[in-house]
Amino acid sequence: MHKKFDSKTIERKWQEAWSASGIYNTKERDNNQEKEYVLVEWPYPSGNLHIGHWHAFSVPDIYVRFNRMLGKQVIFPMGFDAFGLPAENAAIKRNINPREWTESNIEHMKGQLVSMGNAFSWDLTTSSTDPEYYKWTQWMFTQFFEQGIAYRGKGLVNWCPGCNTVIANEQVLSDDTCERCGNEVEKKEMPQWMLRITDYADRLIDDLKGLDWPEHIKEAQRRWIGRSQGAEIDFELSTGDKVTVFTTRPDTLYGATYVVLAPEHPLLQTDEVRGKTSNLREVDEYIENATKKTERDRLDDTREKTGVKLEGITAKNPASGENIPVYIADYVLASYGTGAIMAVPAHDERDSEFAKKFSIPVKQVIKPTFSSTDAAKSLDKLPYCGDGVIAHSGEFDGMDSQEAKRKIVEKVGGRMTSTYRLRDWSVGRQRYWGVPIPIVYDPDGKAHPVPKEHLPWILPEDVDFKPTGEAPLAKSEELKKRTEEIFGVGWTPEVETLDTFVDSSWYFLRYIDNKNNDELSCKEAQESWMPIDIYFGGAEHTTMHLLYSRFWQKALYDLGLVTVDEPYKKRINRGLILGPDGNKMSKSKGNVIDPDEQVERVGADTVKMYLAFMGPYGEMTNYPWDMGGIAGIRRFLERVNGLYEHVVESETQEVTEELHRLIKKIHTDIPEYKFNTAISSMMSFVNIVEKEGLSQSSYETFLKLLAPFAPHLAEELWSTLNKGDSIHVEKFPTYDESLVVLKKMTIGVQINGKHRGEVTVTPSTTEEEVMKMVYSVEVLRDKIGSKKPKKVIYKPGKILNIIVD
RNA sequence: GCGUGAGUGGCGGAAUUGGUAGACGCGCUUGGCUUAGGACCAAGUGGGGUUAACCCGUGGAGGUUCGAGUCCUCUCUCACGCACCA
Repeated sequence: MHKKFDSKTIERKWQEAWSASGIYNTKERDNNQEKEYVLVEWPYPSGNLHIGHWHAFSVPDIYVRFNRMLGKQVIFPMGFDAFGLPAENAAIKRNINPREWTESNIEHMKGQLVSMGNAFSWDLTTSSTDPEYYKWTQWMFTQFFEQGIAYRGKGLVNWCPGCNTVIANEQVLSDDTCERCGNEVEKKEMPQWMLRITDYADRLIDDLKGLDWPEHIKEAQRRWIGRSQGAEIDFELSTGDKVTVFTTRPDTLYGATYVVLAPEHPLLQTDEVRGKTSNLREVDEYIENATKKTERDRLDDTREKTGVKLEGITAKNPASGENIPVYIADYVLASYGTGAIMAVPAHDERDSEFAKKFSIPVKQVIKPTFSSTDAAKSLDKLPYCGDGVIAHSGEFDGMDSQEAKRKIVEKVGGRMTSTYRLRDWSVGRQRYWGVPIPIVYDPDGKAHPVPKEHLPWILPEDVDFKPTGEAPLAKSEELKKRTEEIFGVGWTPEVETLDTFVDSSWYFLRYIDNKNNDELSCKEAQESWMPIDIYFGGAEHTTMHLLYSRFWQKALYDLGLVTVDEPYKKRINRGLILGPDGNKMSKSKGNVIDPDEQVERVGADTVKMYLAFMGPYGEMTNYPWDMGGIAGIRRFLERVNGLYEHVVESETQEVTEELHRLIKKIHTDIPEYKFNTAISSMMSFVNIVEKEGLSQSSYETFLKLLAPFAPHLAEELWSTLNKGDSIHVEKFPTYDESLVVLKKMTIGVQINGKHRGEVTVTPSTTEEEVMKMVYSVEVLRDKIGSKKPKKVIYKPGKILNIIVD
């Protein structure tokens, strides 16, 4: 009977040893070695690690350890995204300071992270709440302010009544609820600190091309940014005013039979327009109703189109010269394009629907070009929204619609332009536990950045941070006093804090130079480590963190502060771990798996390998936790623990070859994040050698293969061999291709494409020899019959297919 | 509606990229064993079938091919993202 696999004892023992020797700390960058920057999303210190953190951190650790053993310099930093609402809410509940709550959580979670046994680069850690960290968050904000990238904007903002703060567009879900708390978001008119992410819209789309990201993430970002290429065209109103519309189809301009303004359009508030409008009351009523409606109601697509005509006012179609009616309707959005459209009912679904309801003339100006097959049946079916040939459009008749776009815009003096769905990023928060916006106002109310020598602009402590809707920092006497002392009497501080997505937009730059007092991250460090080679994370960040941080990096790049303009070369999104019942884990469902309990029961190596074994990492599938499944992994490790009992004097050639095939398999699987198949190959190998026996050197090789997957057990077994150093600084085994190639294989024999038997061959067996073997098998011979086969297909090592009549 | 991805045993998933479908693990069945455990060992486990032959089988229907889970066409279902964006 072999030694017991006491995971608890050996895991604690080796975690202490690794920490004491600092083997995972970062070495000076050596340019002779390939570098690899592996990033996982830094956790929010909520108090306890959950199983999702294990999935997020311990599975990538396999990748990290493997690449280190290959001889690459790999950094794998970990830190804390520690500002944010939960701390504030917890602190309110317990009547303590969010700082205390956060710090004690970090302390506890660091311990839990150590219990994973991951090869984290702990010397590169940081936390967003560390003043030495947020000093730089603030400094960058002041730089952006001076460049006009950060600005004080006005307008409609998303107000979350649950969080008592403004939130950004990206943080509002498609059902109009808050990403954080689920409350329905309201629209509010309020001045807001904004970041000009829209200036980067084109680059954020175009640079996706060069990124090795899953297509669905890139596509989601493209659609979120929502670039439409088209033109702005001016329409003159009978009042003499000018309305600029945006259209992607200027080729249909001759078919524009009316103009629509959004209810919020500023022209509707001008004296000229109001004076000439004969049904002003009706119009005002409509505007009032529309602005009262929630966004959700307005966008409900089952709703019928509504609108009202501006009686007494017409617009002149700049192409045809016709006078056409002007409507206001809420199917036109004030926030998109110019807030006004030219309506072409013949070639647009929505305009068609509206025109039908209000009996507006429809004028077809595009004739579809048909292939012979789909015939004339839909020739006159309108609206037709595709491209085609221009008609009823004066000199443009007969022209292809693509060509006509440019020409028509030119004729009417319009401008080719793009418009975007993306809005500027609203970053001011009326909450306490965040980075104070480093802005002060002079007695005239003008904003000034806090100069570098006063950074970090410390978050005051004398604050009652219970949410009232007013920014808590407004209540800080200390902050007021500080501002007046430094800047003069009458100066006042900004009292909002920054969105925590700002903190996480640059943490990867700080990791690599986390002790620098003079710069956010020096160029040498960046040249050594950036860009991030692989970023593992969750699906929820696609149009938030992943978009914001790309923007932030580009803005820094333009200021000459960073060396690359895209932070993440490759991105892998993992799936979700569900409860044993197949539902999302939640306290109310009582299906939460506590990782600490699992580690206590079966050990960290087992939990890690189980998570890696569930399926390919990077498929966004959700996996239910399976108690039996994790027991299977534990069983496997028990057998590995006793594997030395199967060491024999000399192993068979087959075992040697199997080992080399296993080595090759792991070399190909890990770089593709297919940890599941790498593990199953190790299991198959153990199944074989438990029967056949393996040599001492193969045993040692196997332990090295195991090391990235089960670091504690591998280290423990290695230590019994008295080799001196840690197994984790060993070189990863390499394979001999000549041993990998199968010397003998069983191939299928098909007759007329149907499987009829097998023969065992070598790669060099000739067709003649194979046929001889087939004929020597009675059943096969009978099946083929006496006639000569019509045709024989033989792919050496793969298949034999005999075609007979 | 638009976009992206995916459909393989009771379950998680494999499949040398066009060549014996179901590796590995879970679960289950039978037998053994006893440190009675979320244990271990052995054999079996896609469905049908007279248990032999054979037939059927990768959401469905066609097609290409000596050969299709894999390629093509149509179609259905599910997940995620966007959604009156002009």
